[in-house]
Amino acid sequence: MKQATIKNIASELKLSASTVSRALNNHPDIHKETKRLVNSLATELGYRPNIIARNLKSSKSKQIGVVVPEIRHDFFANALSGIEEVAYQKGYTVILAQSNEDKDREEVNLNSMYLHRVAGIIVSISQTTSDSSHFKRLIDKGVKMVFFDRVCDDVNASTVHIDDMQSSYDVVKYLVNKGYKKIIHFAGPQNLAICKNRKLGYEKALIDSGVLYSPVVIEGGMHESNGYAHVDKMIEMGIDNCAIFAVNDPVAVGAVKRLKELGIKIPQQVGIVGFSNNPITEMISPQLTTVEQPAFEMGKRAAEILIHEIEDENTVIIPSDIKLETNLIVRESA
Amino acid sequence: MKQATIKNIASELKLSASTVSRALNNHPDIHKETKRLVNSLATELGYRPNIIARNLKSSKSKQIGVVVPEIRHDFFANALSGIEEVAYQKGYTVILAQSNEDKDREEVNLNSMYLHRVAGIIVSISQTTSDSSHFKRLIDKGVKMVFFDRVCDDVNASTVHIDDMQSSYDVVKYLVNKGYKKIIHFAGPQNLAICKNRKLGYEKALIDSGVLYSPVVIEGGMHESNGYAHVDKMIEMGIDNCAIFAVNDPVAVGAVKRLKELGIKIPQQVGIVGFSNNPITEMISPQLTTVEQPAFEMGKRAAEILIHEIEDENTVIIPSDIKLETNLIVRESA
DNA sequence: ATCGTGCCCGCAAACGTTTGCGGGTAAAAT
DNA sequence: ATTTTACCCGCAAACGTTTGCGGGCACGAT
Repeated sequence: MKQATIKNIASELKLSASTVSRALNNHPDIHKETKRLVNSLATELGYRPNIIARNLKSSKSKQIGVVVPEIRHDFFANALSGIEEVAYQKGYTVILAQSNEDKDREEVNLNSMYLHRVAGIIVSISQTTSDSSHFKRLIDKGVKMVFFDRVCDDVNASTVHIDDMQSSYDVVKYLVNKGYKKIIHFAGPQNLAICKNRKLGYEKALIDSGVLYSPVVIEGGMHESNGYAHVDKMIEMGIDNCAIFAVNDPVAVGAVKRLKELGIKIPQQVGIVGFSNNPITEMISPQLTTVEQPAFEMGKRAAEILIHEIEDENTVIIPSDIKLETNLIVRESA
Repeated sequence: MKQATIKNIASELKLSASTVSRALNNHPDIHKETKRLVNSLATELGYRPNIIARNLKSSKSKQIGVVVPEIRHDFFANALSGIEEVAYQKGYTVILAQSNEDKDREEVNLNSMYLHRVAGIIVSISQTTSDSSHFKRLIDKGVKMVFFDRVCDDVNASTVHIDDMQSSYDVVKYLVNKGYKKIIHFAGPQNLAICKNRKLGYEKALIDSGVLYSPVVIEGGMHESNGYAHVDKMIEMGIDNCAIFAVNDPVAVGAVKRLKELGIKIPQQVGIVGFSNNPITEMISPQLTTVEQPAFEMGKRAAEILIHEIEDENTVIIPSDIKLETNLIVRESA
């Protein structure tokens, strides 16, 4: 009933532990016949190397940590899937935690991963994270870290994200050209770089288009409920022939819900564009025009970069800053 | 730059490693003043216990493994979120893998978790898993295991799931009472217990209702594309005043797509009911009638049971079989 | 007969903890 | 002054591996 260990095998075969270890690892010093013996007994006993012991000895591990705000968000679930995929291919395991958009929990999780001596960590930061000292502390201790999507721009680490500013610039340009009289932005929390950049892209596009009104921004969270509530604030300003550019799909979906309740026609009276291309955007009526954001691909790239940095011990790593292409998907809502 | 270890602290303070260890663990044998010294130096040096070493020594770990078919499926993402939540509260970390509905990969992942000496594993089995020897092997080695949703009924382990048969029975009864002339079941792969049970519930409800036709089952996968394709097969049999009971929401959504393309009115000409209450069901038009399945709750319960079994070393564990309540959500589609 | 040369293998230390046991020192009891 | 007692601390082994080093043996070369 006991676990099969190298020691067991060794004493059974009247060999030393070292010899058994070497035999199992196919070391040239060991006689072919000995290897055969060891291997056959090992399989017979169902021997599995104890990775814990191996990691302790080598003070390395093949685990990567992932901290995301909320697993159940479609975007993160897809990114996570991409990460797992790459990790699996390269022989790494993934240890997972969610911050629930809470900075303290993010920090606790990060520390826990450090305790577990993960080889590296992939992070998408929480909405409530305003300073980055907890990241810096770990990086200083030599933990490899890669940020994706919600990146942290004031730490020295690789990042994988989209060009939020350019993407939202394109959206707004598209809306202007479509002839909407006024374009309103439902923005997210401005401490998140992605939200800030989307807002900047919105403003820049308006200026470059030479519109005669000043930008109209309603700021709030990134949930459906926020979009739902924003519509009412917007109504007060008059909505005739306006278009909404929402910071993400849930906000857009919430807005659609409220607009439909109010009997406002989309896209005739109000146009609307989301961000992320969640599967839901294709299913609602009207189908939502949105920006395709390669979640799975993003996860894959983040994992590839991290593993690359882990395995290139020798060379000095210069953080890479990957920008992935987005794609405006025009559907019915604008 | 070196990691702070117990040994470091010990030599710095001219103490033995044992004393430092005991001091950090607040052992009564150690003088208060000594503890103070040790603790202050520890915090100063940023000492973090090496969990790897601790696990090796105690041959325990506070990690639980999770293997699900596909992370990106809403149901699993939510369940995972529930698991992570409980794990976090109880001080466990989650190591995650997906099988991609592939039995071999499921097995590889399971073994990898065993190598990492996880304290227990939570599994929802893949579509292509037809035998359970790989589960049994690990359980025989003493690995605690809990199945959820897609459970494995021929192994001796705890399970958390819904009463699929009863739930689908209720759905079909509802449809019969609504007056639909014929009710057709879009079934899933029959090697999955959940699919088999949903089909059984469908058949039993028809019999108990005394309908005059024999059950009509179209079997296939569990993806949107399957539902889409099934509609065409169904059309050949005549669809007038039929209702579709789909094995899950994606299949139902696929069917809706195809029905709309064909200009068939829902629910006037064809009614349709899904299963799971994915968020998407509320957003599409017509809104989908479906069965609410408590994904997050299911993950939580699974994690609770697993951790309970892990921590009750002494008592002999008798596998529990938890059935969670479902809820028929009536919307527009039937 | 001696030396060198491969070929196999074992010794022992190490990774960072934890822990049973035993030992030392001081103050308190005899 | 001696024994007890309580209080503090260290020794060493252990968890399961890996690995540098050294050593024994048989063989062919000298």
